[in-house]
Amino acid sequence: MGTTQLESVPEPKYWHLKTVIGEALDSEFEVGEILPNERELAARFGVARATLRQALEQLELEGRLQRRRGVGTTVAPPRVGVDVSTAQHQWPGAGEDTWQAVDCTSLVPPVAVARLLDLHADHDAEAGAEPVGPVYAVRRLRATHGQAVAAEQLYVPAASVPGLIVTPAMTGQALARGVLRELQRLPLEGQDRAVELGSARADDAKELDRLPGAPVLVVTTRYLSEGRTAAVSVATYRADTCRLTFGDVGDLQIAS
Amino acid sequence: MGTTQLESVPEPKYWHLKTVIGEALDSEFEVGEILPNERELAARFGVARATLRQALEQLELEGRLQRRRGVGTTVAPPRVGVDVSTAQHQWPGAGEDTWQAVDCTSLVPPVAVARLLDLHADHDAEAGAEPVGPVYAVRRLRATHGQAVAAEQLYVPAASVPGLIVTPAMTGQALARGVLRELQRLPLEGQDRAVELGSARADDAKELDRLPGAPVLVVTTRYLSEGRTAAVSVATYRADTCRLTFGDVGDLQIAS
DNA sequence: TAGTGGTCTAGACCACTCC
DNA sequence: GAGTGGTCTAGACCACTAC
Repeated sequence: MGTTQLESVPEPKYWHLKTVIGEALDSEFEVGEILPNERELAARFGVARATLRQALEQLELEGRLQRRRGVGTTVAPPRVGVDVSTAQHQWPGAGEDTWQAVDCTSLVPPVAVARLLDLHADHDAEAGAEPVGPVYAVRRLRATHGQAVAAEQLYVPAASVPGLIVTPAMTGQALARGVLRELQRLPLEGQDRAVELGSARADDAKELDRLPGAPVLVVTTRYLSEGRTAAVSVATYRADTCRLTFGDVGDLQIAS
Repeated sequence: MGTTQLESVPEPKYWHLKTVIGEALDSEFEVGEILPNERELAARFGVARATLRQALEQLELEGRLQRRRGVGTTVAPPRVGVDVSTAQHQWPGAGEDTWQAVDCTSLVPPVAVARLLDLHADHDAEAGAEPVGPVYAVRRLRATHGQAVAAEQLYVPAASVPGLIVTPAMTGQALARGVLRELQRLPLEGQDRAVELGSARADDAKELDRLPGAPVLVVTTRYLSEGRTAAVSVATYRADTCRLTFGDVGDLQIAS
Protein backbone atom coordinates (compact mmCIF):
# COMPACT_ATOMS: atom_id res chain seq x y z
CA MET A 1 0.00 0.00 0.00
CA GLY A 2 2.86 2.36 -0.75
CA THR A 3 0.92 4.18 -3.45
CA THR A 4 -0.99 7.35 -2.83
CA GLN A 5 -4.74 6.99 -3.19
CA LEU A 6 -5.48 8.53 -6.55
CA GLU A 7 -9.15 8.12 -7.35
CA SER A 8 -10.70 5.47 -5.18
CA VAL A 9 -14.09 6.16 -6.69
CA PRO A 10 -13.47 7.80 -10.07
CA GLU A 11 -16.40 10.10 -10.69
CA PRO A 12 -17.93 9.80 -14.16
CA LYS A 13 -17.07 12.73 -16.39
CA TYR A 14 -20.68 13.70 -16.99
CA TRP A 15 -21.32 13.81 -13.25
CA HIS A 16 -18.40 16.10 -12.67
CA LEU A 17 -19.46 18.21 -15.64
CA LYS A 18 -22.94 18.53 -14.21
CA THR A 19 -21.52 19.84 -10.95
CA VAL A 20 -19.21 22.32 -12.66
CA ILE A 21 -21.88 23.65 -15.00
CA GLY A 22 -24.42 23.73 -12.20
CA GLU A 23 -22.15 25.93 -10.12
CA ALA A 24 -21.49 28.15 -13.11
CA LEU A 25 -25.25 28.60 -13.54
CA ASP A 26 -25.49 29.88 -9.99
CA SER A 27 -22.63 32.33 -10.21
CA GLU A 28 -22.21 33.41 -13.81
CA PHE A 29 -25.60 33.25 -15.48
CA GLU A 30 -28.94 34.97 -15.21
CA VAL A 31 -32.31 33.30 -15.65
CA GLY A 32 -33.18 33.22 -19.32
CA GLU A 33 -29.60 33.71 -20.43
CA ILE A 34 -28.52 31.55 -23.33
CA LEU A 35 -25.58 29.16 -22.95
CA PRO A 36 -22.92 28.47 -25.59
CA ASN A 37 -24.05 25.72 -27.94
CA GLU A 38 -23.33 22.05 -27.25
CA ARG A 39 -20.44 21.68 -29.68
CA GLU A 40 -18.77 24.77 -28.24
CA LEU A 41 -19.27 23.61 -24.65
CA ALA A 42 -18.03 20.11 -25.40
CA ALA A 43 -14.88 21.52 -26.98
CA ARG A 44 -14.37 23.88 -24.06
CA PHE A 45 -14.53 21.05 -21.54
CA GLY A 46 -12.58 18.65 -23.74
CA VAL A 47 -15.25 15.95 -23.91
CA ALA A 48 -17.38 14.39 -26.63
CA ARG A 49 -20.69 16.02 -27.33
CA ALA A 50 -22.57 12.95 -26.11
CA THR A 51 -20.89 13.21 -22.73
CA LEU A 52 -21.71 16.87 -22.43
CA ARG A 53 -25.31 16.12 -23.35
CA GLN A 54 -25.54 13.60 -20.53
CA ALA A 55 -24.70 16.38 -18.09
CA LEU A 56 -27.14 18.82 -19.69
CA GLU A 57 -29.91 16.22 -19.62
CA GLN A 58 -29.50 15.85 -15.88
CA LEU A 59 -29.60 19.58 -15.34
CA GLU A 60 -32.71 19.82 -17.49
CA LEU A 61 -34.31 17.00 -15.49
CA GLU A 62 -33.68 19.02 -12.35
CA GLY A 63 -35.35 22.02 -13.90
CA ARG A 64 -32.21 24.13 -14.09
CA LEU A 65 -31.91 24.27 -17.88
CA GLN A 66 -34.31 24.52 -20.75
CA ARG A 67 -33.34 23.25 -24.18
CA ARG A 68 -35.19 23.95 -27.39
CA ARG A 69 -34.25 22.54 -30.76
CA GLY A 70 -33.29 25.20 -33.26
CA VAL A 71 -32.99 27.79 -30.52
CA GLY A 72 -30.50 26.87 -27.84
CA THR A 73 -30.06 26.11 -24.17
CA THR A 74 -31.21 28.68 -21.64
CA VAL A 75 -31.11 28.99 -17.88
CA ALA A 76 -34.51 27.97 -16.55
CA PRO A 77 -36.44 30.01 -14.00
CA PRO A 78 -37.19 28.37 -10.63
CA ARG A 79 -39.92 25.77 -10.78
CA VAL A 80 -43.48 26.96 -10.50
CA GLY A 81 -45.40 25.77 -7.46
CA VAL A 82 -48.65 24.26 -8.68
CA ASP A 83 -51.36 23.60 -6.14
CA VAL A 84 -52.67 20.06 -6.36
CA SER A 85 -54.31 19.89 -2.95
CA THR A 86 -57.76 18.51 -2.39
CA ALA A 87 -59.11 22.02 -2.52
CA GLN A 88 -62.36 22.25 -0.54
CA HIS A 89 -63.50 18.86 -1.78
CA GLN A 90 -64.53 20.19 -5.13
CA TRP A 91 -65.42 18.51 -8.35
CA PRO A 92 -63.18 19.40 -11.27
CA GLY A 93 -64.34 22.57 -12.96
CA ALA A 94 -66.09 23.95 -9.89
CA GLY A 95 -65.27 27.46 -8.73
CA GLU A 96 -62.72 29.64 -10.44
CA ASP A 97 -60.30 27.30 -12.00
CA THR A 98 -56.98 27.32 -13.75
CA TRP A 99 -58.18 24.48 -15.94
CA GLN A 100 -59.68 24.98 -19.37
CA ALA A 101 -61.91 22.32 -20.91
CA VAL A 102 -61.04 21.86 -24.55
CA ASP A 103 -62.75 18.73 -25.77
CA CYS A 104 -64.81 15.69 -24.95
CA THR A 105 -65.14 12.37 -26.72
CA SER A 106 -66.66 9.03 -25.92
CA LEU A 107 -64.27 6.12 -25.72
CA VAL A 108 -63.43 2.86 -24.00
CA PRO A 109 -60.98 3.71 -21.20
CA PRO A 110 -57.56 2.08 -20.80
CA VAL A 111 -57.71 -1.06 -18.68
CA ALA A 112 -55.96 0.55 -15.72
CA VAL A 113 -58.57 3.31 -15.64
CA ALA A 114 -61.39 0.84 -16.19
CA ARG A 115 -60.25 -1.08 -13.14
CA LEU A 116 -60.32 2.07 -11.03
CA LEU A 117 -63.81 2.86 -12.26
CA ASP A 118 -64.90 -0.70 -11.52
CA LEU A 119 -63.91 -0.55 -7.89
CA HIS A 120 -66.87 -0.09 -5.62
CA ALA A 121 -66.04 1.27 -2.21
CA ASP A 122 -68.89 -0.47 -0.40
CA HIS A 123 -68.48 -4.06 -1.57
CA ASP A 124 -65.95 -6.30 -3.24
CA ALA A 125 -65.62 -6.00 -6.97
CA GLU A 126 -67.13 -9.17 -8.37
CA ALA A 127 -65.23 -10.64 -11.26
CA GLY A 128 -66.97 -9.80 -14.50
CA ALA A 129 -69.56 -7.60 -12.85
CA GLU A 130 -70.86 -4.85 -15.12
CA PRO A 131 -68.08 -4.40 -17.68
CA VAL A 132 -67.19 -0.76 -18.15
CA GLY A 133 -68.40 0.46 -21.50
CA PRO A 134 -67.55 3.72 -23.25
CA VAL A 135 -67.18 6.69 -20.95
CA TYR A 136 -66.98 10.43 -21.50
CA ALA A 137 -63.36 11.50 -21.80
CA VAL A 138 -63.02 15.18 -21.03
CA ARG A 139 -59.80 16.82 -22.08
CA ARG A 140 -58.56 19.79 -20.05
CA LEU A 141 -55.47 21.95 -20.01
CA ARG A 142 -53.98 23.82 -17.10
CA ALA A 143 -51.93 26.96 -17.52
CA THR A 144 -50.01 29.14 -15.09
CA HIS A 145 -48.51 32.49 -16.00
CA GLY A 146 -49.36 31.87 -19.63
CA GLN A 147 -47.48 28.59 -19.64
CA ALA A 148 -49.16 25.22 -20.19
CA VAL A 149 -48.20 23.07 -17.22
CA ALA A 150 -50.56 20.12 -17.35
CA ALA A 151 -52.87 18.11 -19.59
CA GLU A 152 -55.64 16.04 -18.09
CA GLN A 153 -57.87 13.25 -19.23
CA LEU A 154 -60.99 13.01 -17.08
CA TYR A 155 -62.94 9.78 -17.42
CA VAL A 156 -66.64 10.04 -16.54
CA PRO A 157 -68.99 7.06 -16.91
CA ALA A 158 -72.35 7.99 -18.38
CA ALA A 159 -73.94 6.74 -15.16
CA SER A 160 -72.30 9.59 -13.27
CA VAL A 161 -74.02 12.25 -15.37
CA PRO A 162 -77.57 10.90 -15.84
CA GLY A 163 -79.05 14.34 -16.43
CA LEU A 164 -76.80 15.17 -19.36
CA ILE A 165 -78.59 16.02 -22.58
CA VAL A 166 -76.50 15.51 -25.67
CA THR A 167 -77.47 17.07 -28.97
CA PRO A 168 -75.74 16.25 -32.25
CA ALA A 169 -74.92 19.93 -32.77
CA MET A 170 -72.81 20.05 -29.63
CA THR A 171 -69.13 20.72 -30.14
CA GLY A 172 -66.58 18.80 -28.12
CA GLN A 173 -65.99 21.78 -25.89
CA ALA A 174 -69.67 22.33 -25.20
CA LEU A 175 -70.02 18.66 -24.35
CA ALA A 176 -67.03 18.87 -22.02
CA ARG A 177 -68.62 21.77 -20.17
CA GLY A 178 -71.90 19.93 -19.99
CA VAL A 179 -70.28 16.85 -18.46
CA LEU A 180 -68.44 18.94 -15.86
CA ARG A 181 -71.63 20.84 -15.01
CA GLU A 182 -73.64 17.67 -14.52
CA LEU A 183 -70.85 16.07 -12.50
CA GLN A 184 -71.14 18.88 -9.96
CA ARG A 185 -74.70 17.84 -9.15
CA LEU A 186 -73.43 14.67 -7.49
CA PRO A 187 -72.46 14.74 -3.81
CA LEU A 188 -68.69 14.52 -3.61
CA GLU A 189 -67.67 12.31 -0.73
CA GLY A 190 -63.95 12.25 -1.15
CA GLN A 191 -61.05 11.80 -3.47
CA ASP A 192 -57.76 10.08 -3.31
CA ARG A 193 -54.69 10.78 -5.24
CA ALA A 194 -51.39 9.28 -6.38
CA VAL A 195 -48.30 10.81 -7.93
CA GLU A 196 -45.76 8.94 -10.01
CA LEU A 197 -43.15 9.56 -12.64
CA GLY A 198 -44.03 8.94 -16.26
CA SER A 199 -43.05 9.97 -19.73
CA ALA A 200 -45.24 12.14 -21.88
CA ARG A 201 -47.35 10.46 -24.52
CA ALA A 202 -47.22 12.06 -27.95
CA ASP A 203 -50.50 13.98 -27.52
CA ASP A 204 -49.67 15.25 -24.05
CA ALA A 205 -46.18 16.22 -25.15
CA LYS A 206 -47.57 18.32 -27.98
CA GLU A 207 -49.87 20.28 -25.72
CA LEU A 208 -47.18 20.78 -23.10
CA ASP A 209 -44.74 21.98 -25.75
CA ARG A 210 -42.34 19.15 -25.07
CA LEU A 211 -40.94 16.23 -27.01
CA PRO A 212 -42.58 12.82 -26.62
CA GLY A 213 -41.05 10.94 -23.74
CA ALA A 214 -40.34 14.05 -21.70
CA PRO A 215 -40.55 13.36 -17.95
CA VAL A 216 -43.91 14.17 -16.41
CA LEU A 217 -45.50 13.83 -13.01
CA VAL A 218 -48.67 11.79 -13.39
CA VAL A 219 -51.37 12.66 -10.87
CA THR A 220 -54.18 10.12 -10.71
CA THR A 221 -57.30 11.20 -8.86
CA ARG A 222 -60.32 9.10 -8.00
CA TYR A 223 -63.53 11.00 -7.25
CA LEU A 224 -65.87 9.19 -4.88
CA SER A 225 -69.60 9.71 -4.71
CA GLU A 226 -72.29 7.58 -3.12
CA GLY A 227 -69.83 4.81 -2.43
CA ARG A 228 -68.78 4.57 -6.05
CA THR A 229 -65.93 5.89 -8.14
CA ALA A 230 -67.77 8.58 -10.06
CA ALA A 231 -64.83 9.76 -12.13
CA VAL A 232 -61.12 9.23 -12.62
CA SER A 233 -58.67 11.91 -13.63
CA VAL A 234 -55.21 11.32 -15.07
CA ALA A 235 -53.27 14.57 -15.20
CA THR A 236 -49.73 14.87 -16.52
CA TYR A 237 -47.65 17.79 -15.26
CA ARG A 238 -44.39 18.96 -16.80
CA ALA A 239 -41.77 17.60 -14.42
CA ASP A 240 -39.12 20.07 -15.52
CA THR A 241 -41.04 23.22 -14.72
CA CYS A 242 -43.49 22.18 -11.99
CA ARG A 243 -43.37 21.54 -8.29
CA LEU A 244 -46.62 20.04 -7.04
CA THR A 245 -47.75 21.54 -3.76
CA PHE A 246 -50.21 20.05 -1.30
CA GLY A 247 -50.67 23.03 0.94
CA ASP A 248 -49.12 26.47 0.88
CA VAL A 249 -45.36 26.00 0.73
CA GLY A 250 -45.17 27.62 -2.63
CA ASP A 251 -42.16 29.84 -2.09
CA LEU A 252 -38.98 27.96 -2.78
CA GLN A 253 -37.75 24.82 -4.39
CA ILE A 254 -35.42 22.33 -2.79
CA ALA A 255 -32.97 21.23 -5.43
CA SER A 256 -31.54 17.77 -5.12
CA MET B 1 -49.92 16.97 -53.75
CA GLY B 2 -49.76 13.88 -55.90
CA THR B 3 -47.49 12.01 -53.53
CA THR B 4 -48.73 9.58 -50.97
CA GLN B 5 -48.13 10.65 -47.41
CA LEU B 6 -45.24 8.49 -46.31
CA GLU B 7 -44.11 9.52 -42.88
CA SER B 8 -45.34 12.98 -42.07
CA VAL B 9 -43.88 12.67 -38.58
CA PRO B 10 -41.12 10.07 -38.70
CA GLU B 11 -41.00 8.43 -35.33
CA PRO B 12 -37.56 8.19 -33.74
CA LYS B 13 -36.22 4.64 -33.68
CA TYR B 14 -35.84 4.55 -29.92
CA TRP B 15 -39.44 5.60 -29.49
CA HIS B 16 -40.66 2.85 -31.74
CA LEU B 17 -38.36 0.39 -29.99
CA LYS B 18 -39.75 1.40 -26.63
CA THR B 19 -43.28 0.66 -27.86
CA VAL B 20 -42.32 -2.71 -29.33
CA ILE B 21 -40.38 -3.84 -26.28
CA GLY B 22 -43.08 -2.50 -23.97
CA GLU B 23 -45.69 -4.60 -25.74
CA ALA B 24 -43.42 -7.63 -25.59
CA LEU B 25 -43.07 -7.14 -21.84
CA ASP B 26 -46.83 -7.33 -21.48
CA SER B 27 -47.30 -10.43 -23.57
CA GLU B 28 -44.14 -12.49 -23.48
CA PHE B 29 -42.44 -11.87 -20.15
CA GLU B 30 -43.13 -12.49 -16.50
CA VAL B 31 -42.20 -10.17 -13.66
CA GLY B 32 -38.61 -10.80 -12.62
CA GLU B 33 -37.73 -12.50 -15.87
CA ILE B 34 -34.38 -11.56 -17.32
CA LEU B 35 -34.15 -10.05 -20.79
CA PRO B 36 -31.46 -10.79 -23.37
CA ASN B 37 -28.46 -8.56 -22.87
CA GLU B 38 -28.15 -5.20 -24.57
CA ARG B 39 -25.75 -6.27 -27.32
CA GLU B 40 -28.00 -9.18 -28.19
CA LEU B 41 -31.14 -7.03 -28.21
CA ALA B 42 -29.48 -4.32 -30.29
CA ALA B 43 -28.40 -6.88 -32.86
CA ARG B 44 -31.85 -8.44 -32.92
CA PHE B 45 -33.52 -5.10 -33.63
CA GLY B 46 -30.79 -3.98 -36.02
CA VAL B 47 -29.85 -0.82 -34.14
CA ALA B 48 -26.79 0.48 -32.34
CA ARG B 49 -26.49 -0.33 -28.70
CA ALA B 50 -26.81 3.34 -27.75
CA THR B 51 -30.16 3.54 -29.49
CA LEU B 52 -31.44 0.45 -27.77
CA ARG B 53 -30.27 1.85 -24.45
CA GLN B 54 -32.31 5.00 -25.05
CA ALA B 55 -35.41 2.84 -25.27
CA LEU B 56 -34.49 0.82 -22.19
CA GLU B 57 -33.82 3.99 -20.21
CA GLN B 58 -37.34 5.21 -20.92
CA LEU B 59 -38.85 1.90 -19.88
CA GLU B 60 -36.80 1.96 -16.70
CA LEU B 61 -37.96 5.53 -16.03
CA GLU B 62 -41.53 4.30 -16.28
CA GLY B 63 -40.82 1.57 -13.79
CA ARG B 64 -41.22 -1.29 -16.25
CA LEU B 65 -37.63 -2.49 -16.29
CA GLN B 66 -34.88 -2.81 -13.75
CA ARG B 67 -31.25 -2.80 -14.80
CA ARG B 68 -28.32 -3.81 -12.66
CA ARG B 69 -24.72 -3.64 -13.73
CA GLY B 70 -23.04 -6.99 -13.80
CA VAL B 71 -26.37 -8.78 -13.57
CA GLY B 72 -28.74 -7.87 -16.38
CA THR B 73 -32.09 -6.33 -17.22
CA THR B 74 -35.19 -7.74 -15.58
CA VAL B 75 -38.91 -7.06 -15.82
CA ALA B 76 -39.88 -4.86 -12.89
CA PRO B 77 -42.86 -5.57 -10.64
CA PRO B 78 -45.66 -2.96 -10.57
CA ARG B 79 -44.80 0.14 -8.62
CA VAL B 80 -45.33 0.07 -4.89
CA GLY B 81 -47.93 2.49 -3.53
CA VAL B 82 -46.28 4.46 -0.72
CA ASP B 83 -48.51 6.48 1.56
CA VAL B 84 -47.31 10.06 1.90
CA SER B 85 -50.51 11.55 3.22
CA THR B 86 -50.62 13.93 6.16
CA ALA B 87 -51.47 11.01 8.41
CA GLN B 88 -53.32 12.19 11.51
CA HIS B 89 -51.20 15.31 11.75
CA GLN B 90 -48.31 13.45 13.29
CA TRP B 91 -44.75 14.39 13.86
CA PRO B 92 -42.21 12.20 12.12
CA GLY B 93 -41.44 9.15 14.17
CA ALA B 94 -44.73 9.14 16.04
CA GLY B 95 -46.85 5.99 16.12
CA GLU B 96 -45.84 2.84 14.34
CA ASP B 97 -43.73 3.94 11.48
CA THR B 98 -42.08 2.54 8.40
CA TRP B 99 -39.18 4.90 8.94
CA GLN B 100 -35.98 3.96 10.69
CA ALA B 101 -33.74 6.60 12.22
CA VAL B 102 -30.11 5.84 11.47
CA ASP B 103 -28.06 8.87 12.33
CA CYS B 104 -28.00 12.47 13.45
CA THR B 105 -25.39 15.16 12.97
CA SER B 106 -25.24 18.87 13.52
CA LEU B 107 -24.70 20.97 10.42
CA VAL B 108 -25.49 24.21 8.65
CA PRO B 109 -28.46 23.49 6.39
CA PRO B 110 -28.47 24.17 2.63
CA VAL B 111 -29.65 27.68 1.82
CA ALA B 112 -32.97 26.49 0.41
CA VAL B 113 -33.74 24.67 3.66
CA ALA B 114 -32.49 27.58 5.73
CA ARG B 115 -34.93 29.86 3.96
CA LEU B 116 -37.81 27.51 4.75
CA LEU B 117 -36.76 27.41 8.39
CA ASP B 118 -36.47 31.18 8.42
CA LEU B 119 -40.04 31.74 7.29
CA HIS B 120 -42.30 32.67 10.12
CA ALA B 121 -45.96 32.13 9.52
CA ASP B 122 -47.14 34.96 11.74
CA HIS B 123 -45.04 37.85 10.44
CA ASP B 124 -42.95 38.84 7.47
CA ALA B 125 -39.45 37.48 7.36
CA GLU B 126 -37.23 40.47 7.98
CA ALA B 127 -34.08 40.56 5.92
CA GLY B 128 -31.15 39.44 8.02
CA ALA B 129 -33.27 38.54 11.00
CA GLU B 130 -31.78 35.78 13.14
CA PRO B 131 -29.50 33.88 10.79
CA VAL B 132 -30.03 30.14 10.96
CA GLY B 133 -27.12 28.45 12.64
CA PRO B 134 -26.34 24.75 12.83
CA VAL B 135 -29.38 22.49 13.11
CA TYR B 136 -29.86 18.83 13.94
CA ALA B 137 -29.93 16.78 10.76
CA VAL B 138 -31.68 13.48 11.38
CA ARG B 139 -31.16 10.80 8.78
CA ARG B 140 -33.95 8.27 8.28
CA LEU B 141 -34.62 5.44 5.87
CA ARG B 142 -37.95 4.09 4.74
CA ALA B 143 -38.44 0.50 3.66
CA THR B 144 -41.40 -1.38 2.23
CA HIS B 145 -41.45 -5.13 1.72
CA GLY B 146 -37.78 -5.27 2.64
CA GLN B 147 -36.91 -2.77 -0.07
CA ALA B 148 -35.45 0.65 0.68
CA VAL B 149 -37.74 3.17 -0.98
CA ALA B 150 -36.78 6.52 0.51
CA ALA B 151 -34.04 8.38 2.33
CA GLU B 152 -34.86 11.45 4.37
CA GLN B 153 -32.97 14.34 5.83
CA LEU B 154 -34.91 15.99 8.63
CA TYR B 155 -33.68 19.41 9.68
CA VAL B 156 -34.53 20.42 13.25
CA PRO B 157 -33.32 23.71 14.74
CA ALA B 158 -32.09 23.37 18.30
CA ALA B 159 -34.81 25.83 19.31
CA SER B 160 -37.44 23.24 18.40
CA VAL B 161 -36.09 20.69 20.88
CA PRO B 162 -35.20 22.78 23.95
CA GLY B 163 -35.54 19.83 26.34
CA LEU B 164 -32.98 17.70 24.54
CA ILE B 165 -30.06 16.57 26.66
CA VAL B 166 -26.98 15.65 24.67
CA THR B 167 -24.19 13.62 26.19
CA PRO B 168 -20.85 13.05 24.48
CA ALA B 169 -21.33 9.30 24.70
CA MET B 170 -24.47 9.42 22.55
CA THR B 171 -24.24 7.65 19.21
CA GLY B 172 -25.73 9.23 16.13
CA GLN B 173 -28.68 6.89 16.25
CA ALA B 174 -29.42 7.57 19.90
CA LEU B 175 -29.26 11.29 19.21
CA ALA B 176 -31.62 10.89 16.27
CA ARG B 177 -34.16 9.13 18.46
CA GLY B 178 -33.76 11.78 21.12
CA VAL B 179 -34.44 14.59 18.66
CA LEU B 180 -37.53 12.83 17.32
CA ARG B 181 -38.80 12.16 20.82
CA GLU B 182 -38.38 15.78 21.90
CA LEU B 183 -39.96 17.03 18.69
CA GLN B 184 -43.15 15.20 19.57
CA ARG B 185 -43.58 17.36 22.67
CA LEU B 186 -44.34 20.37 20.50
CA PRO B 187 -47.93 21.02 19.42
CA LEU B 188 -48.15 20.24 15.70
CA GLU B 189 -50.36 22.79 13.98
CA GLY B 190 -50.01 21.73 10.42
CA GLN B 191 -47.72 20.75 7.64
CA ASP B 192 -47.46 21.47 3.99
CA ARG B 193 -45.83 19.48 1.34
CA ALA B 194 -44.41 19.66 -2.16
CA VAL B 195 -43.39 17.00 -4.66
CA GLU B 196 -40.92 17.50 -7.47
CA LEU B 197 -38.58 15.54 -9.67
CA GLY B 198 -34.91 15.39 -8.78
CA SER B 199 -31.87 13.26 -9.25
CA ALA B 200 -30.34 11.27 -6.44
CA ARG B 201 -27.32 12.71 -4.69
CA ALA B 202 -24.44 10.28 -4.19
CA ASP B 203 -25.33 9.51 -0.57
CA ASP B 204 -29.03 9.01 -1.23
CA ALA B 205 -28.27 6.88 -4.27
CA LYS B 206 -26.10 4.57 -2.22
CA GLU B 207 -28.76 3.96 0.39
CA LEU B 208 -31.46 3.47 -2.23
CA ASP B 209 -29.26 1.00 -4.12
CA ARG B 210 -29.22 3.17 -7.22
CA LEU B 211 -26.57 5.00 -9.20
CA PRO B 212 -26.00 8.70 -8.54
CA GLY B 213 -28.29 10.79 -10.68
CA ALA B 214 -31.10 8.24 -10.66
CA PRO B 215 -34.53 9.93 -10.86
CA VAL B 216 -36.18 10.47 -7.51
CA LEU B 217 -39.34 12.11 -6.27
CA VAL B 218 -38.37 14.74 -3.73
CA VAL B 219 -41.00 15.34 -1.04
CA THR B 220 -40.42 18.49 0.98
CA THR B 221 -42.44 18.85 4.16
CA ARG B 222 -42.63 21.82 6.45
CA TYR B 223 -43.82 21.14 10.01
CA LEU B 224 -45.55 24.09 11.64
CA SER B 225 -45.78 24.67 15.37
CA GLU B 226 -46.68 27.80 17.29
CA GLY B 227 -46.63 29.88 14.14
CA ARG B 228 -43.10 28.83 13.26
CA THR B 229 -41.51 26.27 11.02
CA ALA B 230 -40.35 23.77 13.60
CA ALA B 231 -38.74 21.33 11.19
CA VAL B 232 -38.19 20.69 7.51
CA SER B 233 -38.00 17.28 5.93
CA VAL B 234 -36.53 16.50 2.52
CA ALA B 235 -37.31 12.93 1.53
CA THR B 236 -36.17 11.36 -1.72
CA TYR B 237 -38.21 8.43 -3.03
CA ARG B 238 -37.08 6.07 -5.77
CA ALA B 239 -39.05 7.25 -8.77
CA ASP B 240 -38.71 3.99 -10.62
CA THR B 241 -40.30 1.78 -7.99
CA CYS B 242 -42.60 4.11 -6.06
CA ARG B 243 -46.00 5.65 -6.54
CA LEU B 244 -46.75 8.26 -3.88
CA THR B 245 -50.31 8.05 -2.58
CA PHE B 246 -52.21 10.74 -0.74
CA GLY B 247 -55.17 8.70 0.38
CA ASP B 248 -56.09 5.09 -0.19
CA VAL B 249 -55.89 4.45 -3.93
CA GLY B 250 -53.04 2.04 -3.52
CA ASP B 251 -54.23 -0.71 -5.84
CA LEU B 252 -53.16 -0.02 -9.38
CA GLN B 253 -50.80 2.15 -11.28
CA ILE B 254 -51.70 4.18 -14.32
CA ALA B 255 -48.90 3.82 -16.80
CA SER B 256 -48.24 6.73 -19.10
C1' DT C 1 -12.73 -15.19 -15.65
C1' DA C 2 -16.76 -14.37 -18.30
C1' DG C 3 -20.63 -11.63 -18.91
C1' DT C 4 -23.38 -7.69 -17.72
C1' DG C 5 -24.64 -2.83 -17.83
C1' DG C 6 -22.24 2.05 -17.53
C1' DT C 7 -19.28 5.43 -19.69
C1' DC C 8 -17.10 7.64 -23.52
C1' DT C 9 -15.61 8.81 -28.23
C1' DA C 10 -15.71 11.02 -32.98
C1' DG C 11 -17.96 11.25 -36.16
C1' DA C 12 -22.72 11.64 -39.26
C1' DC C 13 -27.26 13.21 -40.55
C1' DC C 14 -31.92 15.07 -39.37
C1' DA C 15 -35.65 18.39 -37.66
C1' DC C 16 -36.39 22.67 -36.25
C1' DT C 17 -36.08 27.92 -35.62
C1' DC C 18 -34.80 32.20 -37.11
C1' DC C 19 -33.11 35.46 -40.26
C1' DG D 1 -29.14 29.21 -45.35
C1' DA D 2 -26.97 29.14 -40.95
C1' DG D 3 -27.16 27.48 -36.47
C1' DT D 4 -29.31 24.86 -32.87
C1' DG D 5 -30.52 20.70 -30.36
C1' DG D 6 -32.19 15.61 -31.45
C1' DT D 7 -31.07 11.09 -33.26
C1' DC D 8 -27.96 7.45 -34.57
C1' DT D 9 -23.77 4.70 -35.45
C1' DA D 10 -19.81 1.47 -34.49
C1' DG D 11 -16.75 1.03 -32.08
C1' DA D 12 -13.80 1.09 -27.23
C1' DC D 13 -12.90 0.53 -22.39
C1' DC D 14 -14.45 0.37 -17.44
C1' DA D 15 -16.93 -1.23 -13.08
C1' DC D 16 -19.46 -4.56 -11.23
C1' DT D 17 -21.49 -9.33 -10.33
C1' DA D 18 -21.39 -14.08 -10.18
C1' DC D 19 -19.28 -18.29 -10.81
